Amino acid sequence: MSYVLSGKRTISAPTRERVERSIQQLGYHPNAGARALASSRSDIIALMMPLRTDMYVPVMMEIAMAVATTAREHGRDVLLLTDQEGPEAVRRVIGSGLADAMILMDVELEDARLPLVHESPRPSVLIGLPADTDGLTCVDLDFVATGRLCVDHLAELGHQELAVIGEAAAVYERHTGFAERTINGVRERVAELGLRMLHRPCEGSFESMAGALARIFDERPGTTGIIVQNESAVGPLLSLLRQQGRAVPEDISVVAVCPDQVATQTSVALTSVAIPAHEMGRRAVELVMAKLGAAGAGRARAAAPRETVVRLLSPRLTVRASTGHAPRLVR
Amino acid sequence: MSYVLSGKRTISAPTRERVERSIQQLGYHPNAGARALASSRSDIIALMMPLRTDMYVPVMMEIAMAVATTAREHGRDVLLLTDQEGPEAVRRVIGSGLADAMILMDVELEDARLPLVHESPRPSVLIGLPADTDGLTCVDLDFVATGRLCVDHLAELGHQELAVIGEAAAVYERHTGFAERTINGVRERVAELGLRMLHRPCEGSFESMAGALARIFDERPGTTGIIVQNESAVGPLLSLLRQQGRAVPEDISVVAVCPDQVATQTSVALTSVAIPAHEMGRRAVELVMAKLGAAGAGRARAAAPRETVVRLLSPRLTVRASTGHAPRLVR
DNA sequence: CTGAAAGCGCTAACAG
DNA sequence: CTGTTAGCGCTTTCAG
Repeated sequence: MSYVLSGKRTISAPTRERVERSIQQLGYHPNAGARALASSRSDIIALMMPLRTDMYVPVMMEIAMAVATTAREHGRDVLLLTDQEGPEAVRRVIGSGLADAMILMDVELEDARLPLVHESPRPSVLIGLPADTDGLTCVDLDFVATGRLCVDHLAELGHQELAVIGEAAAVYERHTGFAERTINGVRERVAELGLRMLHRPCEGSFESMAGALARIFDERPGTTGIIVQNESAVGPLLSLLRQQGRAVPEDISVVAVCPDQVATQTSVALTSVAIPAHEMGRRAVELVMAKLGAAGAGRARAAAPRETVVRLLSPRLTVRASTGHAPRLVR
Repeated sequence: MSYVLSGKRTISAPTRERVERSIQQLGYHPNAGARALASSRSDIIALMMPLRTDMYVPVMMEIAMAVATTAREHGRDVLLLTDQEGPEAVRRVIGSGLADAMILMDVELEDARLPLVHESPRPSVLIGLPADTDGLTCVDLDFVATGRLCVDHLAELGHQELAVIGEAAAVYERHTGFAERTINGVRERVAELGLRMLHRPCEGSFESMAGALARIFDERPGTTGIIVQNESAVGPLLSLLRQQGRAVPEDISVVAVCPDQVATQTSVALTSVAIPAHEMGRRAVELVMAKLGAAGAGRARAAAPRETVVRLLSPRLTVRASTGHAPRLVR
């Protein structure tokens, strides 16, 4: 029991002073490896990010940063993993004791990492919702509520015919869940309010957006409200609408689901539902810490109680310049 | 010398088989802490990222991903640090033996972390160039050459009056170096070729861009070539030019310094010099590995030879749809 | 309240 | 080529 003992034992003032002076003088740094070996905790949290850099990059980045800073506030470090290594990375990192816990980003509905998470002796937290959340701890934005919220806002302004411009088709095929959930929320609320809607996936490119818009106004010329959930489509959308002589918000109202930074940097500041990336990262770490604490509390470190925790963050809509009253029906 | 011994010793077939079978059966995982303690290497590389999420986010992300995947290919893991902890993070991580080496991103001209890097007993690699590179190992895009390259391209097309739309003023004030270096390259080449140029910083917003453009065409109505170095300004720039009735590339040619993804997602595909984020990350790891190897080679692990290595990546310009011959002087 | 001692699971050096 | 052994620097338990 050499030194300061991290306050686990009561220490008298003189001893503590003596020790702390020596620490200063010798430039002492406790050795991480030795500490990990003796205590069987590394004080490291692994964060597994998607390698794919084609979607929501700023959001991913912000989550990672929030995880890193929050972890440090709790005295933990973060190990950065990518999914290129495959699901086995979970076993490698946990099995070797390199990390005490894991945070998984970009969780898919049937995620290949889930079996490993279930058999892992260490706590994990998912950012995103898989199909079956049983026994898991998850954080995510409540995308169903997000969809409903967007519809509510447009409905209050008198819009009756809506269109959703979603993520690229590939995103839906990958079953990432969040895209579908938003659409479901929109559908529900549209049905409840007796409105009409159309849904078109869209890549980030101008061509793709041009196509999507053409099909929308072709099938439903009366469309006056658009909900976009696709960061990179926002710029093209606004440019094209302007090019087509459709004024925002006089002719068309636009609600985006995107980070605030994107919403405020466009030509017309966008009414939007923010993606609370920072809070998602922070919450994930806090849930991890809670689970780590709980594990230690159990006398003989009983197997974790296999609790299911799903923390859905409530969406918040910020009204900016891109939404307004529906134009009067001229006819 | 219990097991497979990672091939440091020659092992006979039968023994190896026996051992490997046991490993499989028992689901054995070498303990990271113990290994680190015994070998005094953690096989972890620390990566320190800027917390600031206002600039070049996709580039930062891509670098981080490249570092993570390349590190894994070399059997190393990556510890994610942010600069919120301050420069002391370097000492903490290296001093405790948590990491064997460091990669620092977003290096400023007079970076506060440099003194700690110099006194650190472990190798570091910087991504970016500080003012004084003596004794350091750095990787970066050759921004001076980038500036020259942009000018060359426009000059070949007959453009005589150029304008550079740069990063936000704050970036220059922070002395990150790369912004200045690009401008220097542009200035040099403009002078050599007897052209004229203007330089205006610019935030990412429409308003800021509108202001910058107004001042440019006000002072130099004959400007026909624009060089943009500011990801988030690209969208606004193109929109505003179109709005003002200036056709790209017929009236105005635009060369961007930005990731390829940005260059290809705009309304007019941009002629651009790519920021080789992936390669920067990969090279950084390779330099780290080389230094780690070199350190081990020295008999008594002699203090590193304090070598200076500055690896500047050559810029490559891709011609796309945004540049063309300068319009004939009508007069 | 504080000293002493026993490992944690590995690597590296030493004998065979 | 292979078995044995001595620590690596901490945390934790056991005596005082």
